[in-house]
Amino acid sequence: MNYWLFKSEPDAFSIDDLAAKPQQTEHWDGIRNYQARNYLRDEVKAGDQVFFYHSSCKEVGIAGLAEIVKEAYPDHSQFNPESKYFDPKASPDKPRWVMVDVKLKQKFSKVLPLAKIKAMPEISEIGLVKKGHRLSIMPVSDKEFSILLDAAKA
DNA sequence: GCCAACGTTGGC
DNA sequence: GCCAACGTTGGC
Repeated sequence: MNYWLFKSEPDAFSIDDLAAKPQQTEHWDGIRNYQARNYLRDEVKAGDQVFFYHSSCKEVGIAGLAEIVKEAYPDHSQFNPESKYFDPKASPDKPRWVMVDVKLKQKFSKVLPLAKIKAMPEISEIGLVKKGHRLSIMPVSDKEFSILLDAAKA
């Protein structure tokens, strides 16, 4: 099993929005970065655990835990000219972008703040706190996952 | 709103 | 294929 961290701007889609969905499940669309796309397409598997991270907001940090319930399939927003994620170079027989479905497992009672994560010496190597941390989907190691989960529940 | 750090685009 | 210009991300 793999572990991941997915970023979302809560103004656009927050953990509460996910909680409000039927089955607390939603497709994670709009990924338009090739490296993130490759993770989604090749490595994100059903059952993988996902930290739901809130970015660009008042309380930046990890807000909860979700699980992959459906592996990569074409992101329909790339075909929709009305969508801001429309990609004129993509077509249904040659989709360029994929998405997965995630189901909420747990909303943490408090957001685990980025500042706290940065202050944890065991976590200093996580992609999130290193340079070039702009990927919206990034892998988390087993060790990082358990440390962060403990910290979030504490 | 600022700005640094990236990724992408497009001319050559 | 290089690289400058441009757009975006995201913490503060």
